[in-house]
Amino acid sequence: MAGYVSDAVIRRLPGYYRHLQELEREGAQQISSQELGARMNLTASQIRQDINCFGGFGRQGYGYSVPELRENIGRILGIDRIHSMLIVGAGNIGRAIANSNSFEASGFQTTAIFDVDPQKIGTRIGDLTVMDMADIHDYIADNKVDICVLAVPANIAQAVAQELSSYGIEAFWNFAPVDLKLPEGCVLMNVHLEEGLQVLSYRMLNKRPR
Amino acid sequence: MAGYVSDAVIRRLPGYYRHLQELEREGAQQISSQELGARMNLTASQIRQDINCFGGFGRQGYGYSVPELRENIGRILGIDRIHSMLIVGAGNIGRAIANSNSFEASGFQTTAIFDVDPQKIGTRIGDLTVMDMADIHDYIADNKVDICVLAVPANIAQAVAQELSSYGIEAFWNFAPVDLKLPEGCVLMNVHLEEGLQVLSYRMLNKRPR
DNA sequence: TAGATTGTTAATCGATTAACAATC
DNA sequence: TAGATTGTTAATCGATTAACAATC
Repeated sequence: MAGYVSDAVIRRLPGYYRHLQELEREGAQQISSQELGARMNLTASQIRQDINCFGGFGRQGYGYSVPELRENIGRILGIDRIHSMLIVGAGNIGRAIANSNSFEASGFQTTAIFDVDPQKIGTRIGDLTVMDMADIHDYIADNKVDICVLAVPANIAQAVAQELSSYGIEAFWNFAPVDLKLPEGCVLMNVHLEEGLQVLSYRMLNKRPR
Repeated sequence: MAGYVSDAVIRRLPGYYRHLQELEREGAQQISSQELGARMNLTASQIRQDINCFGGFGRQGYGYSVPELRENIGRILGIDRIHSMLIVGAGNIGRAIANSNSFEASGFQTTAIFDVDPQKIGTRIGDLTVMDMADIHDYIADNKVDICVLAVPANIAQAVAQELSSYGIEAFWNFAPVDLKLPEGCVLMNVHLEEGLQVLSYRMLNKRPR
């Protein structure tokens, strides 16, 4: 079934997943595109179109099975498995992610954290010890690493990404405010926090008077 | 000039701003839509369309003045002023933002941080002291607060947002994985970190083989 | 069966790209 | 002036919405 699916659709999948999870917790067995749309502020039509990019998960006259649809979307997203993450940079963001257990809870496990700062190397963050960036090549050679989290200063992010991809890393979760150039075959998700704040600032300035 | 401008355009503005800042640092005086496009992976046409939503900042035959365009976009975004931020929740994310100086550097100053946990209240984070959530109403009454950062658990985020908006807060930077319902006149920027990670997972699974 | 709701095609809407006249 | 590049209109492309036949 699923050929090419547009990015717009993919970016909505986690929202579906989250709402279906909530519904499941509430004990809902079944939901129609109508109801789900009302809940998520989407049209029923869009929901049916989105879901049908991946096949017919619904039943006419009934709607969708909540647990079944949740599971299917989870599988489509690839979050039905464990991903191991290595964090580069033990600054504010790196520490926050390492300490958080919400990613862990959804299968994204932080397995190591690296830094160049001798002051930080050897210190504990949760149940990890900050490792020396000089040892990262060996670490990657010896351990399964699915995703590298780039939590380093902007001016070195490109160089770090390049180094890591030369060690075979192919997925990056980038928090540095730069547009990385990565080799063919790599995948990237940017989290440009400052940019979100700037868009928020625009909205504050341009909201229509109530 | 600027009537309604689509969200797609607004979300590109911070990228323009960042690249123009870099160009300014590199000493560039002038840039054409062609060159900027090559740098940002956008078409020259799109850049000209975007910029012209806000008026003619360029000169035919020359291009755009780098400092002038940067300044104009900054003004459009409303980042030519100081915004004061209050953080609710002194967990991993709250602390990371409070400690970070990168937001500070671009005019988003954290002026207070609140929590309900007696263990956290009174502790220091950077040069702030964690305050008691019970005192937040008084604090907001006495101090200018432009933006509230919601760094609280998902299950209480809606209630906290509601409380804060009843105190007059109108802008929220939300890190909780929920879709907040806010009163008319409020503006919101979500940072759903887990969702980004899930999209990354999808991309890992579906990248075409090289 | 009748009612409900999907899957899917067609229509609409909006965003991006192309083209080119205006002009620095 | 000639060359370059914008501002802006028109064409294209893609995404969302509407409609409805299929079917549970």
